[in-house]
Formats: sequence, C-alpha cells, structure tokens
Amino acid sequence: MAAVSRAFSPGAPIEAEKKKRILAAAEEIGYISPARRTANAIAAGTITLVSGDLLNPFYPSVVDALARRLQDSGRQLIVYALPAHADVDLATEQILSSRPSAIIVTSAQLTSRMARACRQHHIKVVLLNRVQRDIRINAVACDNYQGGRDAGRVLLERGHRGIGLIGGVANTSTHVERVRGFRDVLAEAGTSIQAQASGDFDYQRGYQAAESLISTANRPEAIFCCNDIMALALMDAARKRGIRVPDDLAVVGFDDISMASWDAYRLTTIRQPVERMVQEALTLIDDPAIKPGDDGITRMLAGTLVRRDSA
Amino acid sequence: MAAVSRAFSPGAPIEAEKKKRILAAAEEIGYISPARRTANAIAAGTITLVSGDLLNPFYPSVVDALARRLQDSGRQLIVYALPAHADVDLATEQILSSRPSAIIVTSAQLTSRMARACRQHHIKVVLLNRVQRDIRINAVACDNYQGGRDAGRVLLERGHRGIGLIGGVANTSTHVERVRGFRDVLAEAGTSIQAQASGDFDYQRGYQAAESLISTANRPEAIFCCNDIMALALMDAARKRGIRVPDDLAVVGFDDISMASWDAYRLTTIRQPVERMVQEALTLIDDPAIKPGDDGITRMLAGTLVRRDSA
DNA sequence: CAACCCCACTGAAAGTTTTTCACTAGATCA
DNA sequence: TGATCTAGTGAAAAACTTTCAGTGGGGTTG
Repeated sequence: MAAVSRAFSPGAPIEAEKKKRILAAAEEIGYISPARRTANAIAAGTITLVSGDLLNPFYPSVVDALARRLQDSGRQLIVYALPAHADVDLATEQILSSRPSAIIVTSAQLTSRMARACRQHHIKVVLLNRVQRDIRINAVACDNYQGGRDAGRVLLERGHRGIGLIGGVANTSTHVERVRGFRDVLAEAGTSIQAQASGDFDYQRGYQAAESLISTANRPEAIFCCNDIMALALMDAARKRGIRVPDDLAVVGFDDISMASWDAYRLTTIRQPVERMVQEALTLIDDPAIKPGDDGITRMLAGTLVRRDSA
Repeated sequence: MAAVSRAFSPGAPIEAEKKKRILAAAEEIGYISPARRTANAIAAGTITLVSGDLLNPFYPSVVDALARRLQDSGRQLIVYALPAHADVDLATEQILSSRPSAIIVTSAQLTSRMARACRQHHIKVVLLNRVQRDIRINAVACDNYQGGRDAGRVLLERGHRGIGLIGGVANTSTHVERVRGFRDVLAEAGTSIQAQASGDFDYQRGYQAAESLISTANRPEAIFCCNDIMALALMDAARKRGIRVPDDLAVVGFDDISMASWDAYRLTTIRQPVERMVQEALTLIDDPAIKPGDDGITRMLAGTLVRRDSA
C-alpha cells in the first residue's frame, strides 16, 4: 500500500487522519517500516546518558567510565546535558527521537511521563546514583544510607559534639538517604544534628551554607557534607576564617572526587564505586531477562570510607 | 541485483572481494542504498566529540557547552573517551563507523591516516584547543602564544627574578605555544626561564614536577604552569612546605577551570573562552562554504587574564 | 455565477530493494 | 570416507517506494 509507505516517510503528502490510522494499525500488528528498522538497528548500539550536572567532577568520572566500557563493546555513548535541577521532561522528545537501546539518567529527576514513554518504546532506563520511589524503575546507587551512617560514625568516634550538616538538593535520594543514615547513627548515640543548611550540591551554594553554619557563635565542631564539592567549599570557608581542619572543625564529604585527595584538602569522605556502578548499570541493561516494562530493580553497592585528614 | 543489496547490508552473507567491487562501483556512479540513506540522515544530526582527558575539569566544561548547543539545534553529541596520550588512530574505525556529520577532537593527537579517512567520507573535523601543523585541518584554539606572554608579563610586572615553568605534554600545541609566548616575553625583558619541569598536564605529575622545582636551594620566585590543574598541584606542594603564595612564590596557571576561583587557591590564570570556542567550532562545522577537504582554517580566540591572588 | 485553476491527496502501476528459497561447493568432524 | 554444516549464490517472490495520472475540493477570475 502506497499510503503505508507515505505514512512512514516524514514529509510525504498524506492526510493527517489517515496517517494516524495507519500508524495505529501498524502498532497493533507490530509492523515496522524498513527505514525505521535500519534506524532501530543503528540505535541498538547506542546508549544515551542524561546528566544534570557535568560541572560537578563526580559526573565526568561517570561519563569517562561509561564511554570506555561502551567502546569496549562496540557501542556508542550519546550525552545529554540538562540544565541544573531540571527534570528530564524538557528533553524527552529529543532524547526519545534517537531511540537509544537504553537510557541512563544520572543527577536528574525522571518523570512518570518519561518512564511511560520509554516503556512504550521498549527502551530500558537505569537511574544511576539516584533512586526514585515514585516510579518503578531500575536503579544503581551507592548505599547512601550506610554511607551516611559511616560518615556519622567517623565524627562520633572522634568524640565531637555539636554536629552540623550541609545538605544537597532536598528531593533527591542522594540527599535524603545520606541524611537519614547520618541522623540515625547520631540518634543511636543519643545525639542529633545541631545545625543544618542546604548547599544544593554545588560549590557556590555550599560555600554560602558553610558560612552560615560556621559564622554563628556556637558553631559545630564537625560537619557532614552531602557531597565532596560542598565539603571542599566548607573547608575553604573555614580556612578563610582561620578555623583549622580537623582541629577546630572536622569535615566529612561524600563521593571521593579526585580533588578530595589533593593536598589542599585531604578530605575524609565516602568513596562511591564509580566503575562498579557503571558496570552494574550496563549489566542491568544487557541482561535480556530484564524487560523494559519490568518493575524496578535497585542494585545497591557499598561505598568505602576513605580516611584522610579532615576528620 | 541481490548481491548489491547484500553488499550494503552489514552482516549479510557476501564474499569480501565481491562486496568491495560492488561498493567501489557504487561509489563511482554515486549510488546510495536506501538503508545507507536513512543511516546518513540519522548521522547528519550527530556530532562526535573525541576527548583524551575527561578527568581534567577543563574538558567537561567543553562537553557541557557543546552538548547544550547541539541540543538547541536538535542534534546529538556522541562522546568518545580515549586513554590518556593515545592518538585517535586506535578508535578510528569505531568513530567512523557511525558516520557522524562532523568530529571534534580535543585533547588528543590526530593522525594523518584519520584525517585522510575523514576527508574520504566527507566528514568535517575540527580540532578544539589543539593546533596541528603536520596536518591541514580546521582548528579552534585560544591564542596560547599570547596567553603565555600574558602570564609572563604578570610575573615580570611584580619584579620576580628566578622564574620557573611547569610544562605539559611536550608535543602538544597547547604546551609548545604557551611556553613559546612565555619564553619570548621573558627574553624581551632580558631574562629567561631558570628552572623547568614537565607535569604532563595532570595533577599527580604536576605535583611531582612542582616538588622537584621548589625543593631546590635556589627555588624560583615565580612559576608559570601550562594548565590550571598543575598550578593547583604546585600550590598544594608549596603549602605543604610552608611556602606562601604569592609572597614566597607567585603562580600563574592557564584555563581558568572552576577550581581556580575557589578560596583555597584564588589562582591567577588565563581564561579560555570555552563558550566561544565551542561556538566557533560549530560555526566551522555548519558553514557550508567550508568543505571537508579544504585546507585547515585556524580560528584563534583571545584568552583573558584573570588576576586573583596567586600572582 | 460558472468556468477555470491550483493544490493536496490519492490508487494503480512501475520501479527499486530486500528477502526467501533452493542449491552449490568447500570445510569440518566423527 | 561419508555425513553434516556453513558461507555464498542467482532466481524468484515479496516488500517497499516512487511515479504518474487522475480526483475533488476551494478559491479565483471572467
């Protein structure tokens, strides 16, 4: 049928109504036009990474690890950079238009609309370094709760009282879980968070949050920062005021970005196993037993406490 | 002819020799199979970035800027991560197999073999932050020579004698030009580089190079580092030895990565105009007057001296 | 107001490309 | 050594796209 061919050729002259009916019928019987077939074949070797925050050094390390692994298996990595704090909806159309075999979302909020669209198109989705309870979706993350506990334990061990917290973006699992673990371990020791500020997971805001915490009369003796960038900002803010780390102020971060090991900081932090997280994400994607429509599987990997000099 | 169809279908059973003859004949008469036509159409909206050093924070800022711009024009960014110091040849096959409309190479050595292959396939290539004299190819770069001069001028202005240099990877234009500009401006002032070490453009090696320079009896009063990461390493090494910056040692870097502005460093550096470099690269790619086979056009953009506290 | 033209859309038919099928020749293995 | 397998083949069938010659509004002109 000529009309069918026309329905599948973008720009061909065909009545919108008829085209819609043809497309619907095609969907029904599972017909795929040859053009789409080749497009699918190409896209099969392609994985899209959607990242919201490439300027935080943690995420480039993810991009790097992912790109290398995909290259090893002859596949390609498409990178989408979202504006900070944006959810994925904005780019849904564009991301789906390339019909990748899978999408990895990191540092960004997935929406149920997008999740539905991906299921419909049989595209696997894996959240990396995020877990979302509102949507049933595959996810790989570091055990943020345990990491938060470890951070708390380090600070308690050293006998600190007056413990503060610099949080990240409130509605992210990375923030929520880390804080929950931290708070729980303090509670078990009969204490609690004395002062708290939000640093939005970035340096500038982290710096502001740090200042607000350490400029008060009874400033905390120890502060847990929900990621390393904010911890480094805190250390910078402390240095500026002549507050010595760790003597006057103990600092623990989370991620173990490369700067954390630099001499200027020597930050004690929880290392996320980036390589293994990427590997797990690809395992979820490559496992044929896991279907795009399946319920969410969450793979939790343990972080490692890295003791340096800041706590 | 069935054989023709098979010649164009990857994986179809056909003798290699026959396939080659068919493809050659097709090339001759300008025949393109429908499958390849759709493949080309898809690839037209795609640009491949080949990067050698995503772990240096300068390059993620390039990825970010590039991804955003491409998204705005409805295109996609494929990222290839090369092992450090590798040339592009390793990945040539894989990179070309996706037939992107253009390739942007940053922080990696292009080979003439790859350049030839791209020309053959009508794929535009732009070098970003690199210039190669051995190959006629389009390039966009910051004016590294002028940047080197600016760095030298800053150190001379402050009356420093005993000026040192920490270089990057020796055979890169970024290293060569920056050093040349730096050396020239010193020579014009009747002085020269007193001590020099190579830091390979990365933190660890930069740290080692820094130690070798500042642990000598008559250590330099001022050091120019060919990129920011090495400058930060130098500052860390200096701090460890109790050498105060800028009082005992002035430091100038190059790039203006985000950490350079952090309170721990406040590094004086030459800012590369990343956004404009990316924009220029895309202009070169999108300008239909510039053909893939053309001689290399080099667009040089001025860097900006950013004076902070380190010099 | 009717004749005319233009245009988007169409099915039939022609053209093109892919897939299937039946077969062959060489490689592999018990 | 014979059975079996595999990669490769042309012919034919099937699938798909493009061309072509309408067709029937909707507007425009005489």
